[in-house]
Amino acid sequence: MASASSHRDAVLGLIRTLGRPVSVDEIRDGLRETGIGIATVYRIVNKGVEEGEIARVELPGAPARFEPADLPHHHHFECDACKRVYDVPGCAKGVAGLAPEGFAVESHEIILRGTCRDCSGVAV
Amino acid sequence: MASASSHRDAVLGLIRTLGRPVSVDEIRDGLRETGIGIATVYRIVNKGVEEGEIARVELPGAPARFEPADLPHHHHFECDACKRVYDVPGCAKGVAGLAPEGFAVESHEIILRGTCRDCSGVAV
DNA sequence: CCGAGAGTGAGAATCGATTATCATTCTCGT
DNA sequence: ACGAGAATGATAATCGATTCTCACTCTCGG
Repeated sequence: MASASSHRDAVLGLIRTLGRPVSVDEIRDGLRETGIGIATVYRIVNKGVEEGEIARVELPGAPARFEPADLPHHHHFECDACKRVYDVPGCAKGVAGLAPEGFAVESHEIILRGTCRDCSGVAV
Repeated sequence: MASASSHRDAVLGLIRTLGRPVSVDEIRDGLRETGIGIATVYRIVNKGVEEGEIARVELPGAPARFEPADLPHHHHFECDACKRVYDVPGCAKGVAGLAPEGFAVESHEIILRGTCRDCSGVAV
C-alpha cells in the first residue's frame, strides 16, 4: 500500500491543486487509484482542520468541503449544474454595513450561484 | 382540538409575525400550547413552499428555516450566540460582479454572522 | 345524525453525512 | 529481522433532519 504519509500528502496536494473547495467524495474520487478509504479521508481532513492547515467550507444542503486555510479573503460560487464549488476572489463593499443597528457583524459569507464556466461555455 | 385550518393559520401567522426565518423547532416551540405535532409543522411548511407562499431559507449546518415568500430582496444574519437568524434588508453592491469571467451568476446569498442585538446589548 | 374525507400526532422509518470499531497492515527504530 | 505503535479500510453505528405510517379525530354535507 501507500506509505504512511503519502495519503496525507495526496489529500493535501489535491486540495491545493484543484483550487476549489472539495468534498470528501471528490477527494476520494480524485484519489480513486490509490484505494484510499473514506474513513481515512475524513481523518486526514479533520486533523488538517484541527491543525489549522485546512479550512472547512460549509454550504447549505451540501456536504462539507475543504480548502487550504491560507487563502486570502474570498467567497464561493456554486454551480447549479455540476454542483462544484469555486473560489471567487475579492469581496463586495459595504457588506458588514448591511446589518441593522445593534447587530455586531464578525464575519460574513457570500455565495454566488449559477452556471460555471465548464457547464455554461460548453462550446467554448 | 384546534380547527382544521387554525394550525395552518397559526404557523403562517407566526412566520409572518416574527419577522425572521424560523425553523420547524422554533415554530413548534412558538405554538407549544396548541399541542401541534412536528409532522404537522413539516406538512404545513412544505405545502406552503410548494404553493409559493413560504420561502425556504437554508443556512450551512442549520435546519431549514421558513419565511414569507413575498419579502423584498434581503439577506440574513445568524447570531453566533443564540443561533437565531434575522433578515437584513438591502444588498451589497457589485456582488454578482465578483464571479470570474465565464461564470454566469443567477442568484446570490449573503450571510452575516456575529452577535445579535438581544445577545450583545443585554447586560441583564 | 352519519359517513366520507381531510387533518393530526406519536412514533417508526429513512436518509445522507460523519464517526466509531476493530482486525489487519505498514513504518521505523533498534 | 522484530516488535511497538501508528495508519488504514471495511463496515457498523450514530446523528440530526425529515418523511412515512397508521390509527384516530374532526369537519361538513346531506
